[in-house]
Amino acid sequence: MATIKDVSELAGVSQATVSRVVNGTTRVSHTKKLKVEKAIRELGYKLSAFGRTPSNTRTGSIGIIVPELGGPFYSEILDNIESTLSRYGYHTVVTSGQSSEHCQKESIEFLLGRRVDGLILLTPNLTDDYLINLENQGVPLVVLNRTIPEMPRSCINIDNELGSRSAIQYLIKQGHTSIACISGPLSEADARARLLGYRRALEEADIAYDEMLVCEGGYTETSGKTVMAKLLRRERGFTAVFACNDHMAFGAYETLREEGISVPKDISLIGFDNVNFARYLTPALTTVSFPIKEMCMEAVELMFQKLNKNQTQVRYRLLPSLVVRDSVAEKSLIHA
Amino acid sequence: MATIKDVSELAGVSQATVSRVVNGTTRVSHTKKLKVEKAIRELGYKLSAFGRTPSNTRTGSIGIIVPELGGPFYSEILDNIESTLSRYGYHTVVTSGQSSEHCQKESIEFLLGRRVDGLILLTPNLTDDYLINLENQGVPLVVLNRTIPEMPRSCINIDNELGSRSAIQYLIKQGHTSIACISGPLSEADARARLLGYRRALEEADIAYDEMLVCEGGYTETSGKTVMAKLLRRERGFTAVFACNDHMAFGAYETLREEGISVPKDISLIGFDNVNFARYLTPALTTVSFPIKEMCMEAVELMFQKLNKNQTQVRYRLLPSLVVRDSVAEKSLIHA
DNA sequence: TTGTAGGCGTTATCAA
DNA sequence: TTGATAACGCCTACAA
Repeated sequence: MATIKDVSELAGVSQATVSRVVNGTTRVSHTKKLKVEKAIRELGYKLSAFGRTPSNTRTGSIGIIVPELGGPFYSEILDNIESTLSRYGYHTVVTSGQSSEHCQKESIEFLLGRRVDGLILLTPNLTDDYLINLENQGVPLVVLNRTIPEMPRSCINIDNELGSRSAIQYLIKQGHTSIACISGPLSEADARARLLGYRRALEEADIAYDEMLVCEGGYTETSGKTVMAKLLRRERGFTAVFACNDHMAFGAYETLREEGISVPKDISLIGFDNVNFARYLTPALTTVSFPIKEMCMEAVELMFQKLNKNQTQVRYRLLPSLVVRDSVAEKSLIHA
Repeated sequence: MATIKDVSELAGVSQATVSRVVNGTTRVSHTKKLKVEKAIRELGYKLSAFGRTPSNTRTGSIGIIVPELGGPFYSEILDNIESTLSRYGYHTVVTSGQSSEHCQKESIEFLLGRRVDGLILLTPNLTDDYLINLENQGVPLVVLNRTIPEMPRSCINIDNELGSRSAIQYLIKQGHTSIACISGPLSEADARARLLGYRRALEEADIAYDEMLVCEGGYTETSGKTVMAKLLRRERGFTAVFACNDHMAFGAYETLREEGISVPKDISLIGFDNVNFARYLTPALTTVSFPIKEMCMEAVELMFQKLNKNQTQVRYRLLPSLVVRDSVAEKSLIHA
């Protein structure tokens, strides 16, 4: 790669002059400017970020870490954040945390070493302490999808409990009383919150909690598939299933189809997240809408607030809402 | 952010010693090592990538640019490349090209300025010349999903023509003779190749090409939806539709459903790419499988070949294959 | 084993 | 308008 020195030598001017042409900071004589531009073209010179960088100089880039690059949920988040940031002239650098604590830490160090101005983090596998520590070191941080009591002005989350509670309330209103639950990995706070919402809704309706109806999955399609099969084998006669995210709902749906069980005629199915393809399922999946767009907008807003110290209003807690489609039926219509 | 200088001062040693501890290059006395490690912990010091000498110019990171971060196709590619690279200890830096030439150029410059060791490019909006130029400047390049004659050892592509030809051949074998086509944006080479495959298959079967049956989309769901509606309004009485990617097939499917047209009973539908959710459609989508996994493996392989000058075998042209599911019916079964 | 000095690719500053 | 110089955070010869 050509450097500013190469350009200056070819153009017969000083490096400072080249820098001035590139950045357009000061006036440069027309002749030298042309020479420099010609040299730049010939060498294919590109400005490197690895020059003098006083620590207070902005790079105009924000790092994002997600647990995984694949799957509709995170890719939609990435897409939203990236397009919002780019509208403000910011670059987005995406890195995968590979659903492991080790990788998420490494990704953070990597991005910080590359001088991103701030970090937007979807890192469920990192400890609170690690993130608190990071923030104390002065890194502008926005933490998504979790709530850390010590950093209330840096976390944006949805009310997971409310979301799943409203899902279960809806099922109950449709007459269901025996409702199975495919939970997310309970090592993650949002999975626990979603399970809690399930329990609360049952409590409110005076339905006893039956642990045989609950089974832990891993938020993936495959886990949804196997857990659904497991629940079926327990033969508890449930009429509805709440999958704690849409991925697992897809997996559950597949098992049900393979078993010849019709949704929603035999068993009702409800998901969480309202991923893009939920509506393409037949029957279209009833689910809880995760306000991805809003969350991403707030995240960017919050990041700019931290970067520029302006005092905009940020909503730290967003509300999910039920999306009624066709995968839930009234219990009375189910042929026992 | 703490620097190596801060650490050295707190530990009471030279910067060189800190560097030695961090990188483990030379032996350091146990006492000083402990002091340095303590200082690093206290300051939360993280190595910055800024400040590298030419000898140590490798950063262990590869940049990837995709047209967009959302959607199942590119996110699956990102996921595959990232996990392969990470297995080799490499970091992956992802950036969006936002489906625009300007942004894709900017992304390249951004990543190059950040010293990635190489670039894996999915940049359909960049000109051949730009990429040729880039490679001539010594940037290790792997170009995916296009074929540039001047750089045969840098491009990995699938045989798009073969893929769509086999899709159409299959439709013809099922008795269809009037087949509509929702093409991709014809400004992109792969879209043109897929359309060409459609034409070739018709030719081979002595079916006249009818331009009223072909309509250009934008590879998105929305475009698939509107183009499907447009084709329907033309009333050419086709019995099958070939959507040049699955996204558009999903959109087309939605229009058909809304119009009360049953797939495949009234109209057969076939896609291209075999995106993850294709099998969840009801009827499950018959489509052409894009060998994403293989392509990503070959891409990483090729990148390492360029980086380390080893002589592994790379397949530059991969073959798509038909995946028969339930969205295509024999024409004889269609009630006219 | 340790420290000093020089270099990397830039830009801000100051002098000409 | 232009150029020399110092600074940034790091690494590596070289010297002690």
